[in-house]
Amino acid sequence: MKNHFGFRNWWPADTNFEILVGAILTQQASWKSVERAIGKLKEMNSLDLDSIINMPKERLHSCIKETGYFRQKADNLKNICKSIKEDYKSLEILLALDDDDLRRILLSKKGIGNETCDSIMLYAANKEVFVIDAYTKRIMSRVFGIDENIEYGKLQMLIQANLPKNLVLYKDFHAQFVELGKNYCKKSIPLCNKCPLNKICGYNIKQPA
DNA sequence: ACCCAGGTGTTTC
DNA sequence: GAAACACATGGG
Repeated sequence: MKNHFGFRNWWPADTNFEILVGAILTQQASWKSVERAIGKLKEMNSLDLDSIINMPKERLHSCIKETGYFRQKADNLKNICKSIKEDYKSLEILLALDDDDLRRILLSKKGIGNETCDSIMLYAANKEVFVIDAYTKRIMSRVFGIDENIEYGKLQMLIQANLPKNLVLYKDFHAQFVELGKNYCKKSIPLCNKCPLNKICGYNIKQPA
């Protein structure tokens, strides 16, 4: 995949806070719309903890509307920012916690599920956790015959058990899955025969106990 | 008109 | 547990 798409290392963002906001906004939304929404926040110089906390809800709605579920996302974002501010003062202090504590705190917030949590851990906190998304599940299902309804944690363990534990590799590999999914493994279309993964179809994956 | 997008939380069997 | 549903907009 790297030969095909090139090295990705992905999640373009200027700050960790931008990654946090992007991770929430991109839920069930196209990245294009997320970029525009974040652009609007940047334009009004409001892409930071305090600005989101203090911004009138209607203003935040208008910024993130096109990413969908905008009322939920606005409420969740504000609550998450507020609790980070109250409990840790800054996002960086939260991100500096050890893996288990960080995961526990993130998952306890409404609006942060497995994928959002792991995206923040991998791309903002630089923790070695592999992010599972819909593309990953679909590709593992279509190419390797894994049950597409597999539990998040099970597929995560399966992949992590078969991949060298390396931060840069994890970041790049997740990005490769997304690129592959967008281009060759769409939902209602059979696996494209030009899919670069076809070359290694049948590769013997180690199953977890 | 229909399906989909870098999901999550709640309710119901 | 898992299945069904609400959440909402924009692009193909």
